[in-house]
Amino acid sequence: MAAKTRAAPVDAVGCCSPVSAEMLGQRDAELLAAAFAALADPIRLRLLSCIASAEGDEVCACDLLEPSGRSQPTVSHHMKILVDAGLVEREKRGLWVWYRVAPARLAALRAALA
Amino acid sequence: MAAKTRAAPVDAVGCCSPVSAEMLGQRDAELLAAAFAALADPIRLRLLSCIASAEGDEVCACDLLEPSGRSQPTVSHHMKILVDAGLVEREKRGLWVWYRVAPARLAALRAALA
DNA sequence: CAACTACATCGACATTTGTCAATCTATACC
DNA sequence: GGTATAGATTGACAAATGTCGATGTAGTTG
Repeated sequence: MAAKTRAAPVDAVGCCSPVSAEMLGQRDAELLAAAFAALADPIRLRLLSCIASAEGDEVCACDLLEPSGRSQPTVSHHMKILVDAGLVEREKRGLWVWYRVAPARLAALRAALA
Repeated sequence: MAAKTRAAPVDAVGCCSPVSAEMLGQRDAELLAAAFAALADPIRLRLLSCIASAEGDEVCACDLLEPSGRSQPTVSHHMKILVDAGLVEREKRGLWVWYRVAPARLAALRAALA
């Protein structure tokens, strides 16, 4: 700690108040960052909003293609990212795949922004 | 809208319930995504947490170097991203730069996750 | 079993991102 | 003015990301 250079000759207002010991841990920061990264894409946000506002609280994957304006592989890729981030739940029923938002995960992210 | 293929011959459970008309707009999605992208990096999250937990609610840039473990240009780069995203406010006082979190912006992001 | 359908995975590519060394700019001290 | 310091900007580069066409896989229908 004391290794701080502090060579500044300026006595104006003074800098470098002791930095708080409370900082997000490395591991926690990585987990949080991964979650926010999943939200850091306009397409994924629109997909998420599409699911969140669906009646019955779930949406079939096929219904996500047209509104997103992206190819099927691209949408599948984005959905995988959302699912891996824990923001969306995936359930295969017969030939189709249905998605639901995971409210607990969203709440956790909200809490992290407090 | 009616252009939906709907060629599925399967009568099982039926897919493709009408997708809700309420979806995040393109422009809004881009703005939100940009904000989340600013949070999608462990270093930036730690910098933010460092500032948020500082006594006096502000931190000098020089105090962010050591805890972040990154070079001065890199920290400057990350802080610019946080400032541009509106998450942090920047104020130059004399030779130093002080940062404060912008609570309103954080609250707006929290609201977007509701 | 054969044909079909919904979705996932792969391969390739252009774009974006995080990083640092070197340099520049602005402010403060003498 | 000359020198020193805090922070920003530039240039370069490796790594990660978004995208699509082609192909693979699991389930359904006949």
